[in-house]
Amino acid sequence: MMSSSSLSSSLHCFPPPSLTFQNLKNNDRLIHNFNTPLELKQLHARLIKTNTPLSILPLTKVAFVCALSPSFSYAHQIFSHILEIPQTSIWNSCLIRFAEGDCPSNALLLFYQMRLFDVLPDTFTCSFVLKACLKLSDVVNGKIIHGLFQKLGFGSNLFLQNMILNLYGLCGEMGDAMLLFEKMPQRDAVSWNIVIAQLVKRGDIDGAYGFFLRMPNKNVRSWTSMISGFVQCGKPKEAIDLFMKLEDEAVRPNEVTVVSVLAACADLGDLDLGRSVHEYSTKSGFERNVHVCNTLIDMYVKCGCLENARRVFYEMEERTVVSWSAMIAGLAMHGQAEEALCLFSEMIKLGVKPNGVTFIGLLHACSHMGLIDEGRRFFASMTADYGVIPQIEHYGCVVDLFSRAGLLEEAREFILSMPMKPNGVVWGALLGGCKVHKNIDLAEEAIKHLSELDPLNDGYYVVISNIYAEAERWEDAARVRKLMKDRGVKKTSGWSSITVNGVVHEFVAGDQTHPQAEDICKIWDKLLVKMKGRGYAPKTSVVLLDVEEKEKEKFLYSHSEKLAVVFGLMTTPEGTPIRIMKNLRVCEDCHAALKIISGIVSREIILRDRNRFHCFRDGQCSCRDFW
DNA sequence: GTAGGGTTAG
Repeated sequence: MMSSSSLSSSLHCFPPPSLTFQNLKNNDRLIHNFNTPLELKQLHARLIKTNTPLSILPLTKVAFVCALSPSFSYAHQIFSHILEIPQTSIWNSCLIRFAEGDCPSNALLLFYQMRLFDVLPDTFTCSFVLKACLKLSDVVNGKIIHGLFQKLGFGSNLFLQNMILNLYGLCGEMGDAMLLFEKMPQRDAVSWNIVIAQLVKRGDIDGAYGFFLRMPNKNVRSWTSMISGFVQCGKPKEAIDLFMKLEDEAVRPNEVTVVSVLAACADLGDLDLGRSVHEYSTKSGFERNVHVCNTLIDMYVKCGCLENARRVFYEMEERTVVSWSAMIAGLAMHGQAEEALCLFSEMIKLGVKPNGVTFIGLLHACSHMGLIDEGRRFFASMTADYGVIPQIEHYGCVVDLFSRAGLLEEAREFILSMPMKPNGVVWGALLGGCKVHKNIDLAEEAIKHLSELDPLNDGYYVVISNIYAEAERWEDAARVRKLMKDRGVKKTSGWSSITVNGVVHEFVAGDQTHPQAEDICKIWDKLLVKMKGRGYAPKTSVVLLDVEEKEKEKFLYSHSEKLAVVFGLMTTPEGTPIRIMKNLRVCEDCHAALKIISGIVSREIILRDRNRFHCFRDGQCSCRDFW
């Protein structure tokens, strides 16, 4: 091989003695040895002197080197000497390079050069320029290209119409997009899929579904767009229903479909479906796909199977920052802070660059386990060592970290020092800490901000009214409840669910509507005797009503998570874990009760609440009572 | 040589 220094020295002894056509052809590097128009001109001169045909020049590179300079005309001349046909294709290959590169506007510049020199655009030219417009969200130039290709006679080219359709949609010109779609003489699956995806992006899930239903020949992308659309719009149940309908079609789910439906399983905690989609993925060879594995990790994490999530993670052939972040966040959610921190060190050792999401997982890990100093260090180091600028979510995590640990004043100072306006999540984190650590004054300060920032969120009113009730300030509690009523804010009622043999059973507090309600009651009574024998004392202070003790106990015993657990004990095989989901945070009394129950029945009880997982085993909880 | 769907947080 010729080193660059020997190459340049051979250029200095000009003309090289053996620069013949044959030698040039054999010496590919020499022919490529130009990076500026000037160097090209020198090479050109040599070719003429040695009587070598210009056609051996790498034409695409010639175009690229001259594309955006006054030398355009020079390259243009070279091509005219070589080619009898139009030189469009050479410039096209240049265009796509620009369009796909870091500076797509260069494609536009080149395109206007081409127009200036009367190089005739073909459909590929237009599509590459449109690609650049798409990357730049440049609908103005897009419209110019649209007009141009219509003039050039490509107006009915489906490919180009689809690109324009996508561009209009992406730039928010939905009116133009729909007009174009309606006027299109023919449409293919791509046209329909573009409209569906655009409507999904705008949050118009019903509109998207309307198009989906009208669409004649749906392909796997149509189904996948719709399924992922439902997931993105917070309708995982609809996503799963649609996935089930896919079974009757002659369309096979692919990796992307699997990712979308697994995300829905994660949201719903649907472990059964998640497992069977995993099996399908294994059979189909999808486990080589890093997206699929990342979503499998998340699915298993959110379905309470940390062990399976770990297995997927460790068996992955390659991992991205998303895989690491998903696993770290998962460990945090399950209270395995030490392991999460270890994983982070390992990730850094392997040279994977953490992103903002990685740090959210880490900060969660710290705040769920009260690791205050570690949390502080991570927050400082994310900018200092990794160049990740903290977003409001990170500030929220730190406020949560301080507040849970009882450092309420420090949390407040931290909020006041934030470089951006604190949002509801931030003040809400402080409020949560005030409830645990019984600080009414700070809670009142937090609620003042919250009633402005997030006036329709029922959770905050409930917390402050509970804080008052716990302090037996019944009048204040009542005042908050009235405020809620005046503002039309409804309290979200708590529910817990358990899946048995594929059927989801949902319970709300005091629920007597379940067909087996009577049996549940009987079993609970028996269990209660054993629980009291092991020191369970109903924590009636959790009941925030001004009623008799006995009444309070009755309320406690009918909490939805207790009903769900008892139902699980009745209907699932001995020794198997019981998995419960709750829409709100677990109450203190239920937490104490489930710990004791797990010891009595020797069963693992895995509870996913709004915030995190609690895994009860042998009378203990994985959260170590810090939550 | 060209167009449409995907993952971690919240």
